[in-house]
Amino acid sequence: MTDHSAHQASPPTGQLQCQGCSLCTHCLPLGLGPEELKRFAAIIDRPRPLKRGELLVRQGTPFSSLYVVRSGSFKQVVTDGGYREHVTHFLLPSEVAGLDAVGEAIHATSVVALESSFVCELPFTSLEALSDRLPALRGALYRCMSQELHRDQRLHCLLSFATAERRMASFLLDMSARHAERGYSPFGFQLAMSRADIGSFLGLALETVSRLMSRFQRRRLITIEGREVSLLDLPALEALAEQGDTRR
Amino acid sequence: MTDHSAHQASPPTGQLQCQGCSLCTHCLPLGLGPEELKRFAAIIDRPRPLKRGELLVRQGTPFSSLYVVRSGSFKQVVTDGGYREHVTHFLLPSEVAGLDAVGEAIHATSVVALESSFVCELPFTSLEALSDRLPALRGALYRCMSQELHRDQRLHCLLSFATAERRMASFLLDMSARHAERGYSPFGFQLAMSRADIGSFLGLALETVSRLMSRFQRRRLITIEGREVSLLDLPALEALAEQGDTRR
DNA sequence: CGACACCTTGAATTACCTCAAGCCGAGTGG
DNA sequence: CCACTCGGCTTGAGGTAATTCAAGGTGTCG
Repeated sequence: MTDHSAHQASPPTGQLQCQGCSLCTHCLPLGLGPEELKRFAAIIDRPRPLKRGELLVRQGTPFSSLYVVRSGSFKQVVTDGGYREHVTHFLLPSEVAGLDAVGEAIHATSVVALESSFVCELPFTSLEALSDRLPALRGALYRCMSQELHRDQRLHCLLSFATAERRMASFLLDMSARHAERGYSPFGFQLAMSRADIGSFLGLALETVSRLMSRFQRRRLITIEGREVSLLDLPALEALAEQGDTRR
Repeated sequence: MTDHSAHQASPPTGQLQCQGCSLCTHCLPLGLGPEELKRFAAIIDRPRPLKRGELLVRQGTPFSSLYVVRSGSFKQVVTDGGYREHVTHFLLPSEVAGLDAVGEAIHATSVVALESSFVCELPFTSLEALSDRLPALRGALYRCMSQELHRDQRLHCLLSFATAERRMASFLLDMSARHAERGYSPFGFQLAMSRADIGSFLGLALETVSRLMSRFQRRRLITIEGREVSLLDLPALEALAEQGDTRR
């Protein structure tokens, strides 16, 4: 999914150039001037490639860095007290992993690559030192965190109010919008995650996810073939997502 | 609920003394030295009393301040696109309202008093200016935000994985723990919110909330009379909350 | 080729919802 | 003072959306 630059050569050791990065208009340092951007790029640590299934962050390990997804995608999972594993987020390029550990000593979630991916590592001490001198950067950091809070709140509404159909429609639209933000088509994309992951994220059984996909396809709202989705009728999906069949 | 200091005289105009406040060990400025605490107290703006039902923050209005609950309690609600109102959090003394708007221009949620309450207002510009000079304060702010992210994540797990019974048990235990943190009994407290509010928060119909309360009472796990709860069997509740009857 | 992970679809079950009725306490007004 | 309403709570009966259980299909990889 969204494999832009995934196949590019491993970036030069030492530094990444933010200027060259296709994500610069959406990434964390959004709003920095060219000179500031350069200083920001200078703190990026050893860019890391990860293969499908590899852990970027392991729950319970000490926090030291934030990570920006440069290419590929990730799922954020909590392994609940016992054994159950629960997906709390999916991360697309330019999104930031590790924010829930800022100000804490320990990561409360794991972050797992869903496909071959690259991340930019931002050591938090460097980031904080730099943001002392770049107010715009501090603002960007705050914004990232509060946006994540918003997202969680919308999710809370979705999970507690919405039928399975509505959850599914919202999920597809959310993915579509996030792809569109990054300059890709809102009408078609690859899902990097399994039906089980989607189910875990949306609070549905994986069978239900599968059935809903089929149902949507029968109604000509989407086509789906494996993990390749096309959204055929955005307005209808939006109608479903917004009021469609609210319970309660 | 938790009416400590609610009936005290309105604090002196101009400033609140954090030192005198019973919450100082849990509040945002946790970890500040006495001198730093004084500077922190100096930025607190016109302490506000609110009556039951009054809005502390209205969704859609510009962000300017954070608010710390000094006494009483609040619910945080999102009015969903259409008309439906959805409770996303309950706030107890020493907890901070408005964090989801830091770094944004506009509040995405409303905050409503559940009873007569007092808050300390922290103008964000002052807070930020001060935290430039007090690293401990900045850290505290980060910690608050990331803790809220954690809470949201636990909630996500609860809402998508748990049966109604488990949600209810978790809710009661969460309230109990938060009361205990503030020096009150973990075994008995007043619920300031209605059954409908609890249902909205937990993603259950209010009838279900009521039935569960009764069921728990029949099993001698709690007693409940109106909004006065006593937790009789914490271990059993914990068992329920942790694995009890997981679906999926 | 078999093993395995992933997905689809059907049938039966159930947890929770909706609808409905009734109770209680507080506030209001005749 | 009583009747009234109104909001909040409880409880029952019945319905249904989504689950669980189960079986079978497909693609990938060693």
